[in-house]
Amino acid sequence: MEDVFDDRRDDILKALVEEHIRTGEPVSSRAVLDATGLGVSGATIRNDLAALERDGYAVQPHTSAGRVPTSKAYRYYVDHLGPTRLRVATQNRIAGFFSSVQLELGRLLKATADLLSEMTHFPAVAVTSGPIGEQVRAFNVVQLAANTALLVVVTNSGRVCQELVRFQAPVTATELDRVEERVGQAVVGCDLGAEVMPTPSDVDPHLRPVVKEVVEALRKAETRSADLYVGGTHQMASVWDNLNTVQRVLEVLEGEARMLEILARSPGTSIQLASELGLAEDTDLAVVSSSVPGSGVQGRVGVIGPMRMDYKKVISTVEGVSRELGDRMGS
Amino acid sequence: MEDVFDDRRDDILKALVEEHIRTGEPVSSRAVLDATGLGVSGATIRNDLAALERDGYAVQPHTSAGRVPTSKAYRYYVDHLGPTRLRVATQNRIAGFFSSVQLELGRLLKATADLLSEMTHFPAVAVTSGPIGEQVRAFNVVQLAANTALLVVVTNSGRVCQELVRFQAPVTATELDRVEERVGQAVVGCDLGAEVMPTPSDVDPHLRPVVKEVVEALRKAETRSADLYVGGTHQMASVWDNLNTVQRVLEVLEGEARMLEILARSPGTSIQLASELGLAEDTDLAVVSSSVPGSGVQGRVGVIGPMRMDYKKVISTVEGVSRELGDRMGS
DNA sequence: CTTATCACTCTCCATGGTCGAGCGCTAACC
DNA sequence: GGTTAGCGCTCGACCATGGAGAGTGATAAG
Repeated sequence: MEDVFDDRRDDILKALVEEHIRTGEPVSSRAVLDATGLGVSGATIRNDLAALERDGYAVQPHTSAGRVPTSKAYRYYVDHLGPTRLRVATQNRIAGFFSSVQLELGRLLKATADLLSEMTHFPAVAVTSGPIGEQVRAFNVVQLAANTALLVVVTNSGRVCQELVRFQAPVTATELDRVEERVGQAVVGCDLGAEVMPTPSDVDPHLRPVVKEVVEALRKAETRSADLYVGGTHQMASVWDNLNTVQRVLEVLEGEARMLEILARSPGTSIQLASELGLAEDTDLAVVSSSVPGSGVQGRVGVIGPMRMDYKKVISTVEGVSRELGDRMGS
Repeated sequence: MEDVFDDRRDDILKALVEEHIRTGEPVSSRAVLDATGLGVSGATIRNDLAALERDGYAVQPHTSAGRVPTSKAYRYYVDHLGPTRLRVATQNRIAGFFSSVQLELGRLLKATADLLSEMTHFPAVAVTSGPIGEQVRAFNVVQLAANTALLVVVTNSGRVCQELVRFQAPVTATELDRVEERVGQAVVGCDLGAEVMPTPSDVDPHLRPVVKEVVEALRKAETRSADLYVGGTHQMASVWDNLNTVQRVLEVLEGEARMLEILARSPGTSIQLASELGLAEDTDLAVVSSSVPGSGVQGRVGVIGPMRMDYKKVISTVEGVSRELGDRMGS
């Protein structure tokens, strides 16, 4: 599967991708020549390009047009990117943002997505993921009506989970208070997602169903404990010139489950291309995301842009924002 | 300002708008003739159309093309719409949705926006607005770090407000508990937005600054207590055929403040056109929204679509969803 | 394996001509 | 006065044509 390249092939592939990123046009042998500074003739380049095409790294829109790199070429390119460095000015801007912003988790992540979007000019996302490693800090049951209540759980990272509980039979305020206290004792301080007391024995028998319903709701709240924040969607109109692609991107961003799955991948920084996300091969889309380091919440931030983006810049920005966000949340 | 029309002018204007809604093309005198069933000749229609153009109700893309209605024409048209009636099947679908859905306020509104979007095929929004008429049901201060805490307020309608508090000096857990209890006593059961106790006299003097900071945060939480939920943005790609318009719509949807302002208008149902929202006159955009009736939260739901939409259908759907949502929240 | 050369292919764009839709105008009509 | 019939005019949509330019692939020689 893995094709082996000599140095020149490698240079040419790199130039092909970079020129295409720069211009958006099919890349001619001449352009590759100028970009690489290779001391060979156009014909040689053309031979190599033809070989690359045979191997699936490039296509021609038509005979006698230049080459356009395929996803495979982009994949190779990003896999062989050198290390990236964040420009100091950019770094400062990010640090400035996080030192001045004063928001609770949800709004902080939304603001982070907005920042990332503004800096990269692509739509951006931020998520908190999974209940791993979080502890319950506060637990409340708030009665809304005779037979409905709202469960509110706050974790040590500042995440607030809500869940509606509907009781089979009406419950009085005092009864509910007792249930709240009893369940609260059991869960506050514990890990989120830990097994909650199986049998509440020391409670009025006729309140047992209520406790059970509350505990069930709590478990439900825990399982769906991942929030997605999206920012800068309006950037799309200048990023893609094609309504179909815009629609696909909007669908991805709106499909919360799908987006969370995309972002649930490996720790560290990852680059995923449309074809690797189960999208149509020809969808011009790449997701660059990075996990937020640090003790607390498992989170991830990223951007969603076209395949032809300035990866070095974007990667360093995403990682920079991610790092600073981690520092911020750790404090 | 208000032009006076005889019956025929009125019919023609109505036909002009409806034909344009139907086809999206400039409307010819012939098309008006067929649509109205008026027993007059084309020349007469043309005279009237020319008059309408003079009065600013229509424009020609070029000499010898049909007429396209202007915003002014649409405004006139929607102001003179007859009463709308919801189809029974649609009504049932809405009722079915609300009787089966089991979510807390935030997710309920998100789901409502999604429903509305799916039914109308336009992007949809739902908001809770202002603190008017809401009472505080629960009040919590959750410590996140030595000098930071999270304020969580739950209202009787099930809305959860959060606000981060950063203290000047570190605070111990027991101290914070006392502050929580003290402030809680003062605000639970009171109207949200009511003046909160000006001077806490019966509290340790060295805790006073902490109380003050908590109260300040509480007030801040109250003032920004309006949440915006958006659904079905991916519909945009099939609604508008123009990236610029899509971008403008995305900007409107993302500009939370702007969107809330748009939706903060008069009670009942309203239709607002781009030109009336401070957007470029030529932006093809209309917002149909309706306030959620009922005792509880002041809310509003709506859709954002092109000017040429089937207003009767959309209005009845928006109102239907709004009504059912009101019923649901009232219970 | 690399290079120079050349014919070939394909897109892009400007040109020009035809067609038809749909208007405005004018003069006649009720 | 409002309404009508008729006619000429205008303009965009569509299509075929052809030339220019870009860039390739192939071939044959170094």
